[in-house]
Amino acid sequence: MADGEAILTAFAKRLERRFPLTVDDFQAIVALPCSRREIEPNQYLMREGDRPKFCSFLISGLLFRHKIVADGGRQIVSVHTPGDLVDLQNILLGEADHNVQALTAAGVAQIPHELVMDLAFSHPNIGKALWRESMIEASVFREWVANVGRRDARARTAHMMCELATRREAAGLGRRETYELPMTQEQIGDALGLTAVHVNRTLKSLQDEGLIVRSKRSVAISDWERLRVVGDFTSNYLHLGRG
Amino acid sequence: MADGEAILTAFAKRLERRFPLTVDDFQAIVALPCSRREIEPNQYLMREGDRPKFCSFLISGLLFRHKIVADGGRQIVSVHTPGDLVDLQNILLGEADHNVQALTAAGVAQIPHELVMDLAFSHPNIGKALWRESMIEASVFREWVANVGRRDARARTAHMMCELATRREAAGLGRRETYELPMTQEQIGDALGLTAVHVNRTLKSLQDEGLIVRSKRSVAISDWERLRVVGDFTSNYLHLGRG
DNA sequence: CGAATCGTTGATTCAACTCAACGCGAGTGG
DNA sequence: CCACTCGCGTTGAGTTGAATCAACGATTCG
Repeated sequence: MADGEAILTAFAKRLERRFPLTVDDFQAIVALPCSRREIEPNQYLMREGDRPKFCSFLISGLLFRHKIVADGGRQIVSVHTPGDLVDLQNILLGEADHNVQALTAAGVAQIPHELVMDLAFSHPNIGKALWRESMIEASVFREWVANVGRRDARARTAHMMCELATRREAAGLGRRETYELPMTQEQIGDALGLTAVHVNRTLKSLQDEGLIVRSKRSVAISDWERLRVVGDFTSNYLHLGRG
Repeated sequence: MADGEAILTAFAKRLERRFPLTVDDFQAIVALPCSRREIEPNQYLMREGDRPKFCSFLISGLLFRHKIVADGGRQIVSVHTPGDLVDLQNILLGEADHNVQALTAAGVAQIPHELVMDLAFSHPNIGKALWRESMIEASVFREWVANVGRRDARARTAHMMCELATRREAAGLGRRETYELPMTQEQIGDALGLTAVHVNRTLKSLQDEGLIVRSKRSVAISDWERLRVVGDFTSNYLHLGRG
């Protein structure tokens, strides 16, 4: 575990953004054991019904979480960028209620549930950071309910572009104006409750109006402010500050 | 605070369903100070942008939480029945990202944030129960994303009927087969991402097929199993067991 | 009794879906 | 090296589920 320390330091810094940590808290995190795991594109990290024993911290690549409904339709409920904790909820929930799958090749660090739990209660700042992390995630889900429930295809799509850009930037992964998104149009549709065909048309219309620029499997935001307005996006629900 | 003890006992029992508590945990909860507050129908308990200082435990009546989007549309993101903790997330999030409003006349018990937080870390079982509570809530949000994103009006409506019935029953508020729901069709629409007119037609079609029976402002489930199938409902995401 | 709110129903429109065809680049194997 | 497939993006034509618009009925309440 040569680079384990670097990974755990990144993990500690992420938590530090959620709640102030002491030097002691930092040291306790860096002392955790963790095993690195590489995942291929489309591979499942977790399936509905599983009882995972580890918590996964995303190091590189993108993951997404999704549910399957009766008619075979798929709904993506979140997209994860490096620095995210992917399955914190299973610390306390037991049986997984959805799937986690790789969007691209990805690397995760896995930490045993019981160690994360022990840390949360032996070091309250860490506990608060982790709890806050899961509450922010819940806030994002609420916004997604509103997004698919009450915005049309244009606004919905613009909103997701803004959210992903903002989260990437907040995670220190580059400026929001030029980020790229390696999702297929079908995957974007499954995240937005639209069909791939309609996503294609919607993206085209956003491009024709000069809000975004597309190339292959990526999207770059060319007019942030107008995209933000079209997507009815404000970052308050991401709770990027410390409260 | 004559009946404060009874209320706090109910609160403790609710948490006990989420994670096993000791006698000491119970006593610590019952020793909390709490102030009761009565709310009129449609009154706001919290608004987006507020910084609440209390945690609200719903004693009687129904509350709902919602977001407003750019075009004025409203999306209800959850409906609360007695026994629910309505704004636990603001313990750690600071600024509210949505509104909480009364559906009917309601009574809540309010407990200061800092006392709930202290209890969570001085009594880890209580902390785990509270954390688990917020993770279950997040799971319900995920299911709602899938519901509004990938199910048609019939399934969506049936699903919500099943969920509310199941949660009511799990909270000990009566059998799921005969529960009643005092929401207007407009409110149901705002929870499902539909218009009131279409909710009216959808409910009518569910009734015509013998799945539900409507009277005034309420709905009774007459064929649970078929409604469950139509709504693609399973209770796994409610995590009713202890994990 | 009148006003307000909510539920009901019909007619019409529209946003998004479905179906289908074709383009295009990346592999891949003969 | 080319032909082939495969996955994905693109575009058009036609359909449909849900929205919109509008009117009217039922119930409650001051």
